[in-house]
Amino acid sequence: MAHTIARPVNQQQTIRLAVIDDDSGFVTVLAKRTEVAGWQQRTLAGAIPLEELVAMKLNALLVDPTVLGGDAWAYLERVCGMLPDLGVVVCTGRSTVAQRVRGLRLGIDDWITKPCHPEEAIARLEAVSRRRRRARPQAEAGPVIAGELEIRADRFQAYVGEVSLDLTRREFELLQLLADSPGQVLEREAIYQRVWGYAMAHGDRSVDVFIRKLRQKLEKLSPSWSYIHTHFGVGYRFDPEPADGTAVVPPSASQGQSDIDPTPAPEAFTVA
Amino acid sequence: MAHTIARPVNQQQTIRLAVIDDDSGFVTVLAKRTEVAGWQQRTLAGAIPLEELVAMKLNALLVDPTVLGGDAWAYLERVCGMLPDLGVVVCTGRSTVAQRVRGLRLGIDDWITKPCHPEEAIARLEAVSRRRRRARPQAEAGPVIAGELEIRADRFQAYVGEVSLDLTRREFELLQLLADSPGQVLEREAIYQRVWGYAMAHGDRSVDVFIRKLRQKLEKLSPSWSYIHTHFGVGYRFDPEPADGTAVVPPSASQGQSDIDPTPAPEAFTVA
DNA sequence: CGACGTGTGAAAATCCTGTGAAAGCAGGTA
DNA sequence: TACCTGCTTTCACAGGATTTTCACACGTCG
Repeated sequence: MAHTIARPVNQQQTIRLAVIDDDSGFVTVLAKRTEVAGWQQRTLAGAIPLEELVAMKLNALLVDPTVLGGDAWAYLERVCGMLPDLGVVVCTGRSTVAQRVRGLRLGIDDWITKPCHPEEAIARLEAVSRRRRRARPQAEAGPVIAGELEIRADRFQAYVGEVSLDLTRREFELLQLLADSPGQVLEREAIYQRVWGYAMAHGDRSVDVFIRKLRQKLEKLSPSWSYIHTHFGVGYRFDPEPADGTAVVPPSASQGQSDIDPTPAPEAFTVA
Repeated sequence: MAHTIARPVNQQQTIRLAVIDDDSGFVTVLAKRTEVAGWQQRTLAGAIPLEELVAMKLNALLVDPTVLGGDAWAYLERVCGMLPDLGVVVCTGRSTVAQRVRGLRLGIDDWITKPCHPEEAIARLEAVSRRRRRARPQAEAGPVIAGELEIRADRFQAYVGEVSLDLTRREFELLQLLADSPGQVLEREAIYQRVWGYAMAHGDRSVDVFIRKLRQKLEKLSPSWSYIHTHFGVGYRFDPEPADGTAVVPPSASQGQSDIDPTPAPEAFTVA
């Protein structure tokens, strides 16, 4: 055996990135690129409480320590200690070897020097979270709750109460993808691209078929809720709501999206 | 090192490093420093067969691609694909952003530019191979009990009552891995990667074969329990349950991070 | 009222796993 | 060295499970 196969399967899982930097130009360019790549990016103004960072379930953090102020290193050390799965990349202007070594020893994963090309920053963030992900294979991953539904990534399965939905792998991945961005309308092409891993051929109905299967299984075990909504001409939206149609925006709105509101989903398109 | 640095003691494991570079001065200095740090370093003259690299059980690899010749990148890609746990750092002279991005995308973990301070190279190598924080080895001296099964890591063997299952080394390692995360579905690739130590080639059925052997031996001595469950299209799950199908292990949340609160998954993570 | 996008059921094509057995290896023995 | 022995890897095939494809009914939109 040995050699053979160059497996292209770069399972590009969506990366959650937070950026702490005040160079708005850089941040903007970065945001544009990461969005294309399907990452979820968020910009932070400065140091925020550790609990909030934890709650964000990030994969990667890009930070310019000067924005953090004087105790930047103490802060970053705590971050690294607290979140062993988080890839931390420091991006800074001029720096000495000693500083860099100290930073890396603290737990920083990579250190880039400004000015730096956004593409390289992205590549390094990617590399860093690739490594982090491998280090701890899906350890945490608390179950996601949506309506009566409980999605457990560690079991590749969803449950209503104790009963399994008996999802196949594809069904599960689709559900997981949808449930990962509740309230967001995802286009078919995007869904296909992310679940199947390659571009959707024109006229392919696979997504529709799997949506149907999901709906059937959901309906069977949780008939009083509707989870997946169709947006004509666009795609689908995951939003658990009781049968009577009352939208239940869970109090989870607590800290999630403080800055930008989650796409107010043009109700004109909504199909009950 | 004379001036000791307050480093997080958590991962003081000795690192096995291989260096592929012809800058003898640099290599020598590096060797001196790593030796003080207690690393095991080995210098290679150039590309060597993948099998040999695998056999070295390295943690980190520092390489100057110019020493590898023309197909350096193809080689490194294969190395990274084969050994996902190996930290690979490229150290090269002048390079373009595009080159660096390409390298990082191939699987390289970090890229340093010469001339570089050895201390920084070491810090980066360390950062790149910093991962297994779990002191698994003999920490849990107590035998693991699962159903009628008793797994004794100290003997590399499992028993039902006083009778040994007569597991071979691989069989035992596989069983131990599975039993280490009861209730979790482990993918074949992950299993292979952790038991065999390198990436699974496409189409390799070794895992299946060993699962069968395990099942046979388990069935023979503990016929009234079923331990290993298949998840179609995914992998296997270890979950001891009596023949009648009653699950015994309550869905205890993963015990991994005690500190991380099972936060109700604040899902809305808006794309900025 | 069309044109087009979506829901549906079922057949067809694929892929996945269990299995038995042969071939390849490494280590010990005569 | 030649041989034996137990372990690991590789192969080929059968039976199922899953995924894809198709044709058609139905809804939505302009």
